[in-house]
Amino acid sequence: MKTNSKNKILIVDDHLLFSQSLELLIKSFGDYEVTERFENGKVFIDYIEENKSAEIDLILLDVNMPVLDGLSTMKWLKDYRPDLKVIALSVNDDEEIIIKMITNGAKGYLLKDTSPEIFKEAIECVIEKGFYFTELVSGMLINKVNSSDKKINLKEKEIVFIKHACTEMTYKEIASEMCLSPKTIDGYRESLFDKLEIKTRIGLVLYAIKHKIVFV
Amino acid sequence: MKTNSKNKILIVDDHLLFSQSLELLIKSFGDYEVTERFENGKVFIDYIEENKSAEIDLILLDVNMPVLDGLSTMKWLKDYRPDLKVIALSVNDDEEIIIKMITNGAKGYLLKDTSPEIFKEAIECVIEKGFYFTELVSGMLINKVNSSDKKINLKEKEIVFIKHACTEMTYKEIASEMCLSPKTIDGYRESLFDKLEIKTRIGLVLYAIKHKIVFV
DNA sequence: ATAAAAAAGGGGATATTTCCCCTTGTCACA
DNA sequence: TGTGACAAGGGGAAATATCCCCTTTTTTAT
Repeated sequence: MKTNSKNKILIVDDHLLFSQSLELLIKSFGDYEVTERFENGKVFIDYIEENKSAEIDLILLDVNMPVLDGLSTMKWLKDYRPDLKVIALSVNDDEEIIIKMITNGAKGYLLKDTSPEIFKEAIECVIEKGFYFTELVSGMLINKVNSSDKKINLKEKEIVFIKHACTEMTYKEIASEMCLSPKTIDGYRESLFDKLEIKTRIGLVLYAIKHKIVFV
Repeated sequence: MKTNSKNKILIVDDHLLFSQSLELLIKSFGDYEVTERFENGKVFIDYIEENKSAEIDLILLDVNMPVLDGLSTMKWLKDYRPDLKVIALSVNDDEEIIIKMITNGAKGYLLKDTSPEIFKEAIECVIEKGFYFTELVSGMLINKVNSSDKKINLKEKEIVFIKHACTEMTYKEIASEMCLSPKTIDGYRESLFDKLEIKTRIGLVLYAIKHKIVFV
């Protein structure tokens, strides 16, 4: 017989301490084994591509990782391996990212302060029923479908501009930094003020920080 | 015999999944046992106060926790139980907080993405030699002693002004809000730009957020 | 194929921010 | 009793930011 009866779980998490100890916890549940661990989305995807027929019952995917983050990895899986089941793990309960992970195919979303009991339940549930959502997440999903989500989608150049606007540079300096005319920058600014319903550069800075476009 | 020979470790971390699995990892090292786990500084301190003679060889203290955070807990330990050895654990490498944890008595500071090997080494080192610092942390310490940390102390009115400056109000509006002449506000602004070594209101906003004068 | 957006840029005006140098009164303190 | 620090306020100018209305070119969608 080629395979044993234990469910095969993969962990993708850059926190080595966490992923290694999580493996021990999972092993202690009895019915599961951790067959591989990866420290970011990149090396995980490399593995998936080179082992197309590997048996995988569940993937535990950290959201915050260097190199290739959880969301990007999730998007890749959605395109190339929608058959794989993923539970997203994260320390934060940012609605934006939770919704995105789920709309990109995550079957569950757990905060890292989840109790081991709930964690075990979630693993069992996803492997058996195909999904597991906590009240927190369900609440968000309901919220989302009920709210006219005029979602702001910022283009790459706008993001770059915003990052620069969150410094002490003048618009003229930003323009030369981005190799654009000051007037173009002025256009970006006006369009953003409009989109984000703000009136000043200060408002833009506050928005950027609140929405984690820039970090302080 | 009342005690066994294993080193007794306490874990203080709100991420149950992390702390429970960390316990398994520590157990796997062989020479250690985790005698208690706490989900925040408050319940940890309650325990310490009620069990003054408990044998404790090492405390693993998470920095980011609800109710009572790692730094506050560290300060309490400094005052009441400086004999206890602590390794701070955190996901971020913010210099500010690292320095504060160490100046308040932490014997080590590990990022949560530390490898289990280094982690084991750190535990052994702190219990035996009394301290363990990674290169990252040593670098910061050296940095700190070499830089004259002129600490800024802000007056109440300045704080109020800063809070207002972190909104979309103009200085004129701020002045009327604070019942002061716009020229006085201009004076506050200039004096702050000077003190904080910034050149624009954007810089002031970034400073305010970084130093938690305003929250986003 | 063509109309509608979007991206890049411009003119010109007004409001706000930033800067430098100044006056007046108050309060501590040596 | 003077002196120096400091809070409050001012004049005036230059630099920036904000606003509104415009053209050209490229993309996108139907």
